[in-house]
Amino acid sequence: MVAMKRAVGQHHGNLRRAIIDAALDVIAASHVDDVTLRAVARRAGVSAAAPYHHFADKDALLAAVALDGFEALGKRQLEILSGNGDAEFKLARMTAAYVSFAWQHETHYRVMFRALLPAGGTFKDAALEAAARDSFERLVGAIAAVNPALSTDQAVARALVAWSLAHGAVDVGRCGAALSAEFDAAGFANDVGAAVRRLAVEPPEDGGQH
Amino acid sequence: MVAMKRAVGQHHGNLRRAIIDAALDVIAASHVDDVTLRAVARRAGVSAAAPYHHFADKDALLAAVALDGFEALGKRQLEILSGNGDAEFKLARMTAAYVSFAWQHETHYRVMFRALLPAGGTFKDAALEAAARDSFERLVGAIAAVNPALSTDQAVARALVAWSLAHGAVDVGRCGAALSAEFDAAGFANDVGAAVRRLAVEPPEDGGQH
DNA sequence: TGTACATCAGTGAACGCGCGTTCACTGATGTAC
DNA sequence: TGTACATCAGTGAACGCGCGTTCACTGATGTAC
Repeated sequence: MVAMKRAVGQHHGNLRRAIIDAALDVIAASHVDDVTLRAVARRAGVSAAAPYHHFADKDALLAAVALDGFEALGKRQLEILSGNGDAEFKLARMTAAYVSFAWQHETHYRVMFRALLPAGGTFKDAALEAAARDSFERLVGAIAAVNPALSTDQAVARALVAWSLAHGAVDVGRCGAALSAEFDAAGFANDVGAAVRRLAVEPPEDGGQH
Repeated sequence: MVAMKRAVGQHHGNLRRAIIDAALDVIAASHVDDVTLRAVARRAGVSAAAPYHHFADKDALLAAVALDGFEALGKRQLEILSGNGDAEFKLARMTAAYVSFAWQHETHYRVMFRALLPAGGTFKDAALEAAARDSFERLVGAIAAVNPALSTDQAVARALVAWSLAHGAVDVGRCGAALSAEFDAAGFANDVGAAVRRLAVEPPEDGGQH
């Protein structure tokens, strides 16, 4: 898919995209820290300097990779939301889609979170922040659809908890698999989905909409 | 606390411990990847080669740091479990202790998980694995105490979900703070605790103890 | 259609850097007699 | 108590490495006339 042959000096069709794809390849086979600009360039079959014509620096490349991930996840969410089924079914599918995305593209998922949470604690990439926010808003919407009695604040609060659950399940699932040979990943994913459902369904203490 | 003066060539009192403390200092001010052996040695006021008299290599040092974290967390858990209060109160305190440990010593916490989840997917350090397992078992016990109708398998399954929740809350809390200025960290932590409580309390579908 | 030229998207060599680790060493400490 | 000696826990210099990034360059492409 990557590293197509090319006469020296010839222009590349769409190197920007090819570099992101190469980064995904490198990432798929790596621990997060092993993702280096040079490894990505190597994988794309291009010199180490070439990426600088498309990205300001390594962080910008990783931000683009992260954005790519949020877009893929967002697309998946939109498919589910615009598909068939009632609100509870859609929430279940969204939860499952999130966890399985993170499990299947683990390093990519970690890059997404790392780009989202730089050292300072504030975002630097507006597009990335917007994509993350959109994704979160869709979760809030899915929960509100399941439980219309919730105020917006309540739906947001529950979405934060649901997000924590799904996010934490990525690492815990890996730990579970390592800690115990008979760890049941599918059962665990199911438990997570059920917990999110219960969380959403629970009536508000004050009846909501104050 | 670290880097005490010493005549050249003189023996250090307990450099092993001093190096771990220096690592914690470096870690407290760092992103996870910035933790280097050399920085730790520098911080301990010792040559870059000195740690090799106490740790096989960098990974072994980080494993020791991770173990230190699990032991601190375990001590906290035992204090709570042996203290006053009913089972629900103790579970609430354990959840709060976990989340606040992770928030207050964030990089340390990340080192713990990183050491626990090496690239391969299987643990390499037996002491570390044992400490992590003990910590998890205490959570299982706390949940079983809250809800005696649960079978062991059911308590384990719920503990995994509760662990995911607390673990995920670390990153999500940081994201929430970054995404929204009026993010209420204390309220969020409270929501997480309440969710864990509800998770534990929920009666088993089949009445448990089959 | 042909030619001149600006622009674009690559190359490859080089930079300085900090890293993990090794090594021969040295001085302080503990022990045997 | 003194002396000889093995061991221990440091030092500092050096190693090779791969990294991110810069730079002058070059050949292909697109455009004006």
